[in-house]
Amino acid sequence: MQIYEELKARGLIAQVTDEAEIRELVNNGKATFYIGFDPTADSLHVGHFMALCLMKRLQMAGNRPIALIGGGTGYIGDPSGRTDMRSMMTAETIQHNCDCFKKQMERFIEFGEDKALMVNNADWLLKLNYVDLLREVGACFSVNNMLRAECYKQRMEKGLSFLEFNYMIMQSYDFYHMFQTLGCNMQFGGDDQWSNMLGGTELIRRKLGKDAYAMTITLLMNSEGKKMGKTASGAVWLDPNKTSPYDFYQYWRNVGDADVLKCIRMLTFLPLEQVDEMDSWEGAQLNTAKEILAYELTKLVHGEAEAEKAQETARGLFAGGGDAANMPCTKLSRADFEGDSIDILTLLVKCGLCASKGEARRLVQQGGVTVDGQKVGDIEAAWSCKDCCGEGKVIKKGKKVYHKALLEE
RNA sequence: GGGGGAAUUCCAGAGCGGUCAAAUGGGGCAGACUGUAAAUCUGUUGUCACUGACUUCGGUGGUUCGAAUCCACCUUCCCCCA
Repeated sequence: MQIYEELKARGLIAQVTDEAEIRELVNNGKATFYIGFDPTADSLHVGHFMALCLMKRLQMAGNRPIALIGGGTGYIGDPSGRTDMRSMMTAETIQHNCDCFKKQMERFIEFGEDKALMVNNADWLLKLNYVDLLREVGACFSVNNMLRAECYKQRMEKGLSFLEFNYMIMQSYDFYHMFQTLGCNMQFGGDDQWSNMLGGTELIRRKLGKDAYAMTITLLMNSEGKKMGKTASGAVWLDPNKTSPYDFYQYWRNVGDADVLKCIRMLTFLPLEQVDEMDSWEGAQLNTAKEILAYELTKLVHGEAEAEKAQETARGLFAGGGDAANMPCTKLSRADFEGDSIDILTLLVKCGLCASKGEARRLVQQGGVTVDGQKVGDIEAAWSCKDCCGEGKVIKKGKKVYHKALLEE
């Protein structure tokens, strides 16, 4: 099966400008394509991960990837799919984020001569002169068309500033620029980027009279139509300091039944035949599929050793008995103890399991806390220093959150 | 440039000068049921020394015994006209 067909079978392709032409280019390794990453945070997240995987797949098929970091577009902010304006980032923040991105990407994609390229659009965008730019490309954009673009729809109701309105022009300019300087003939991106990407192909056609192509990746949605890779407390990050490998593993281990296969297909590199076999699984058997998904992804992002650890920890905790060595752990100090003891409420707050004592109190009263396998229902419960030494205390909050508190002397 | 309206807790959105830590919905958290799933039902959801006290309703002042509620100014946003 060729690469284009595989991408299609995995459900990764959402929209394309010219299917026949793109298939031809991609399958024969003739595409030089770029994907843009906006440095809005200091770590990549799951959405970026899909894009990185796509780059990798295409690179393996002989195509040349360009990772474009939006150091320049970061000054403007993409309004697509947002209901409010982004807060403006300072130059330092943008630079810091770009650096972080670069480091993380290097783990997935091979950069170098005749391999993947990494460029930053700050290098050309920041040099642009307003009037020159208007004269150069301004005539190629129809405001009428832009206003119709899907990416501005939501914002048309709430209000869209001129600043953000220009995002599409900047992105189009990137494509135009790289088409000429790097021979970049294709752009990939999230499906929410479709109109921005069309802006680019359109600009190239008008200015240069040549064809360039665009293809979008299906956004990973769960069965409820929400973007995946988000939790209540924010995105699922690839940076182990922001989302630990264990939490990362657990996120995928807990996806809904309806979403497992889709995730495996889209995110992992498991051969399609193997995935197709899993298609017939149902009921509790899907738990195995979830384990595979979680393991595979953790392995891709954090490496095999971390994946093993996360899996063992999870199995140990949930199947009972097993070792608790790798669960998240908070180290206590003598100062945390009042006299010789620490009470349950303080302990929960110290471990970050509860935001306040009030919350901890409720949790305990509602029977949501277990320590060392014993349910704790008394808010007065307390332990001494000695209790917390050695193996420490294993606290279980609710059904799934395990945490260890340890006093080291 | 002119006119009008809005800002409330994680979000949306009620809120009569005292009975307002503030309706309702969503989300979150927990309990029951389960398969570490979904659905459902129940409880809970400002902080603390939790029968009590304290700090909140864009900001700053003011009126009042008493202000989320009234007044002034400021800030931000939206709408209409140009």
